[in-house]
Amino acid sequence: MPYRPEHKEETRVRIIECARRLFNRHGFSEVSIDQVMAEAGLTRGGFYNHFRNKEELFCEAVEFYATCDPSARWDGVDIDFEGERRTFAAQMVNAYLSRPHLEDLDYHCPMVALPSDIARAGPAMRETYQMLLQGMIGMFQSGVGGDDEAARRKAITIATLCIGGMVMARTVDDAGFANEVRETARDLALQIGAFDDPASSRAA
Amino acid sequence: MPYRPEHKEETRVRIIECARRLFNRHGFSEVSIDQVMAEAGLTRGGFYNHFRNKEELFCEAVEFYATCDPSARWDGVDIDFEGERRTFAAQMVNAYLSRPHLEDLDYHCPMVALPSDIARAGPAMRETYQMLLQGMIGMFQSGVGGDDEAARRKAITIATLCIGGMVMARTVDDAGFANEVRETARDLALQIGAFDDPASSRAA
DNA sequence: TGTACATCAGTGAACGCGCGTTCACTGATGTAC
DNA sequence: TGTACATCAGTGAACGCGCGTTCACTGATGTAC
Repeated sequence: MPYRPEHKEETRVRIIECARRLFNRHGFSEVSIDQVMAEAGLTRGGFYNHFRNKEELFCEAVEFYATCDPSARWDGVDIDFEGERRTFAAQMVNAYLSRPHLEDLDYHCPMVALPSDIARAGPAMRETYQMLLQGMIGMFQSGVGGDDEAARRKAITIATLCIGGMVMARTVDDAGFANEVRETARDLALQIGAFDDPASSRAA
Repeated sequence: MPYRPEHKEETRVRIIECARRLFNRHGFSEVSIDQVMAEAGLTRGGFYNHFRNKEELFCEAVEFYATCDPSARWDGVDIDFEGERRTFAAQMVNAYLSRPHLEDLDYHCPMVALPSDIARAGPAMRETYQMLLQGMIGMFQSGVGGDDEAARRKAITIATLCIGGMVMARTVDDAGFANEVRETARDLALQIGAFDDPASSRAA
């Protein structure tokens, strides 16, 4: 048996991580398999030992984002993973709509970095994306508290403000305008979640 | 003088309109100059009589969207262009977050169809986009009424919900989920605008 | 411990193809006479 | 009214290039003896 059993899997993961970063920054069509493999310290030929085609890699790359250690993302943002759900959800809103997240092109959430690329991708990608999105909404809902319709609507609204605010802010050159959009979205998302004031539960 | 003076301009506009539709549906990188020219009933060689390069065409195409007759867009949506500003803004929210707009891939707002393509484009594109976005926010602000900070924040929030809701809905395969997101965003946007109830002006 | 071997992760040349762009040309057009 | 002409919008072959993908191979590796 040549190579350790884990060897191939480690290479595969390294390729996916490189692909994730390059796709995030430049988009699906703009990144070539050659570039990804070179970034991973490999040559193009080996690619098809690991993946059926480029789209499969794209799918794996987006899926991989969810498995990344979130404490490593958005450098400088404090998140207390041990805190209660409400606190955690509030911190996630703050982190998502933070300036570090806006500026860290390598670690943008895929929904922010790749919305139109994902919309044009195949069914496998759409399914992965939908899973990510439902996970995000579920997390906000557990932060809002409650499993009724109203809580779900609040969670959806918070997710919409997070994604919409970041998508808009990222596309704009004027840093002041970008901050205005980002902070407006953040403030309303926090207000709707009533994360600041546990007693209140109006809005949305 | 060969050809009528308007002849070239008409051809140029025809190319831009074809490009706008193809880009909207498939994205910047996925559409070739050959395809655009063929769609306009021309051959590739003539392209550079009209545009410096592909990116200039992309820019013109996005800009062109703003000049399209909005009453022709989102077929089946009623908009009263003669109504007062508040009514108009409310109708725009309804139209933007409507099912016809979600399903009409040819006439998606570019912010919905091309967010990541625009984010990766050059400065000229970013400027055009920013103009579109400020126009949208300004329209909502005049609908909300008031030129103070609070009115602007409301308008930004409404735009964020419009764009975020549509970007999310478009990326998802499950039609029920897409509608849930779209309608949740729409209801809150209308509520924040207080378009339903002119007396009220809370929220946001 | 040392060696011969089977495995298969990784190599790199090659494939056909379509891309953005250039350019010498062609031929439909409105004008001048 | 008819014809010769200058213009320039549009043509299509050609350019170099990089793409996704294939495939015969190579050589580093862990194992068997």
